[in-house]
Amino acid sequence: MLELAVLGLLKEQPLHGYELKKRLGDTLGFLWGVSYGSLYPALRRLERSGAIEIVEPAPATPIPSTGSLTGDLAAARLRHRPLPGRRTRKQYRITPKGEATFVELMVADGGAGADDERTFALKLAFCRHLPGPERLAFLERRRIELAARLDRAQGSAGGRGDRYLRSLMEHRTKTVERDLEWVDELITAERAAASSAEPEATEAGVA
Amino acid sequence: MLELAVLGLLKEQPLHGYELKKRLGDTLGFLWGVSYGSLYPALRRLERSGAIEIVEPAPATPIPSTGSLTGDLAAARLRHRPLPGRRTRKQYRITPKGEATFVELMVADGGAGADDERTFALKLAFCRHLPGPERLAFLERRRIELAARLDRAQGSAGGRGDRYLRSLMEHRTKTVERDLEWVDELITAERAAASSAEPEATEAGVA
DNA sequence: GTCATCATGTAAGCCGTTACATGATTGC
DNA sequence: GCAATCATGTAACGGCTTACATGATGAC
Repeated sequence: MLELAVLGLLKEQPLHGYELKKRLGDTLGFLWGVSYGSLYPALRRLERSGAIEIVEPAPATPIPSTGSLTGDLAAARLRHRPLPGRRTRKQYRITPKGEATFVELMVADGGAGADDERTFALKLAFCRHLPGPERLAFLERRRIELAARLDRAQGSAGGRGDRYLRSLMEHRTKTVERDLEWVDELITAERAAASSAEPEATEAGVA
Repeated sequence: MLELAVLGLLKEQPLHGYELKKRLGDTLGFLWGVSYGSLYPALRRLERSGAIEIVEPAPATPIPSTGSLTGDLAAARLRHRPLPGRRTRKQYRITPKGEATFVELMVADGGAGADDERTFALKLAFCRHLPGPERLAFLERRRIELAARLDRAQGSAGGRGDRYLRSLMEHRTKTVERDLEWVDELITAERAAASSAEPEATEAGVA
């Protein structure tokens, strides 16, 4: 999960851990607050597995642009430091392998119902990086999961329990219904977009 | 959390681990699936801390009723076994200390926003065991928490992010608004019940 | 006597947390 | 030089999961 978020953010531009944490709490903060204690180990894991790599601060050569405006600025601020001894910032960049890992994590089903709300929200926040058909499939999996949940909820809808429990169950059922409607809207929009655009235009149009 | 659920169920009647797990997945299943690997250690912890105790199957004396119909039945099924050697079922009962722990856990705030949805749902499912004023206070704390969350959500409502992220934020805001309305209804009902009944009638009316 | 189910438990691991320790840069 | 803040990391722990191991009971 954390790794998915990291890869998703690094897809947009190279970043170092501290900045990564800020973004996580900033743009995704309403659904996630990560701590350093999990972020840095996660970065190490990702680096060891080859999904991300450290951006060398261009030792002596002129300036090989990273293609990223803010990335270049950060590198410029960093450049005057001659010896990146031990404790300096480490800029990370996603590798091709990391791109593959990202898609894997996005598509991974995680078994039946194992996907919690947060996972779905996170995936949705990054699903623009998914090819059109996979994106649609992702939304449809969610639809199925929600429909199943609604079924179960309505099945056990009988007035069991006291009024608090009943109110809770009723409210949750309504919430699932609304989630389902929402996903349906997303799916409809997705289908409309898919049919109005050339198939290969989906990813290029965003990046 | 798990401990709260266990204590809440044991308040109604003595149960053994296996049965406890069934109930957890049965009446509370739509919000929780516990595994033995966490349930049994939790029972041990609760027993060691004195919050629950094992119901002895009445070694030789006639039959001291536990006051619980199903509890007595279970004890009767168990009675013909002469030597409760090592591997038999252990019926647990909540102690006065456990009752206190239960209220503590129910009232515990857990800091700012730390209360996740599940925790609230679980507490609500058991809040009938809370004295009236504490129950109202519990709902009002939830109200405040939701209002704060709504404020934050509306504050960062600007069109940041792509359309998926925006749709997600919008949907979450709506969900929080509905949760807030729901809690308001619960609070209203609570106040009405409190003013129409004698103060000391709240707990007795349910048990 | 053997199979299904009831029943209790342990071990390892996952995925996160908090608290702590430390180093580097910048502004004054 | 000193404080604020940027930046990276480790250690210990929390609470849960899965997988595994085992024992007891009842039905046939």
